[in-house]
Amino acid sequence: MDVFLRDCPTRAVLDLIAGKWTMLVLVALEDGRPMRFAELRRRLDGVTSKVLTQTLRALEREGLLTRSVYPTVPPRVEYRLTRMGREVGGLVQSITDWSQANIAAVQAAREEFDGRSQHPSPGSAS
Amino acid sequence: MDVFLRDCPTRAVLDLIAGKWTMLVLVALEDGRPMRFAELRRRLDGVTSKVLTQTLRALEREGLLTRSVYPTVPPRVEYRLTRMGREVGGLVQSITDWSQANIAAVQAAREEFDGRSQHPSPGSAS
DNA sequence: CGGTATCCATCCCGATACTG
DNA sequence: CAGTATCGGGATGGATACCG
Repeated sequence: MDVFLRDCPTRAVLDLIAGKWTMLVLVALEDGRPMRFAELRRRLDGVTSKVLTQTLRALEREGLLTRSVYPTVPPRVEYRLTRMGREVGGLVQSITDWSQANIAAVQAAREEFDGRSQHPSPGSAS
Repeated sequence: MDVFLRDCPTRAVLDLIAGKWTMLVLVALEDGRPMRFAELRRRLDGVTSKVLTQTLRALEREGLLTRSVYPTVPPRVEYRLTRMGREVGGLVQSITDWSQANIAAVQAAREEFDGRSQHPSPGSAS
């Protein structure tokens, strides 16, 4: 049982989270409140129906969320995290929280790194 | 400052973490012990030199790790997390820990989901 | 409303070979 | 040892159109 091994099943969980929208879905639903499809799509700025569906299906398959269909007209579909999903969601949220708190330092590091990359040689300037 | 917005800079951090090998690098270095290039490559089963280099450069650029070159023969290069890197590394590790603890339940959910997908109709079985 | 179907760009990643 | 160079494939994600 070692995440670092190529075929360790735990890697599948990391691969799932690595999806472009997965973390945002988990955070959006982390408070336990169910959300409808269109509501999620509006919240996740830039996501398309197709990709959102793929993301939700993948999370449902891993047992992290449930999909409830109410056969009304118009149809109503709600998504909510399972207990496992809320656990992972909380952990992911701590990462997004960190990002928001430290984004300035990250951006500063980025600019300094990019600046250094341009120097042909440090002593050549006047 | 909203991660859900398409152009929010905090999204860059999520995109970084979404890299296939990023989380594993962070976990490998999370205890603060520096590691050499070859040591990391051995630890991350399946990674190639090129991709490992890309991953490390990206993390360095965001200010999450430092690269130290000792001009000896043969060359010695050490990577270690910065304070910010250790912070994120700790959060990421909590996710890998969760994966290891819950992988059985995840696999069970996966099999049940895949099973259900095959039923043409639930009542047709003998 | 809540999706699918189809097509397509892209880009990440991997294999291989080579260098200081 | 610690990379870089080059090439290429395959999956992921996006745009558009359409359906129950």
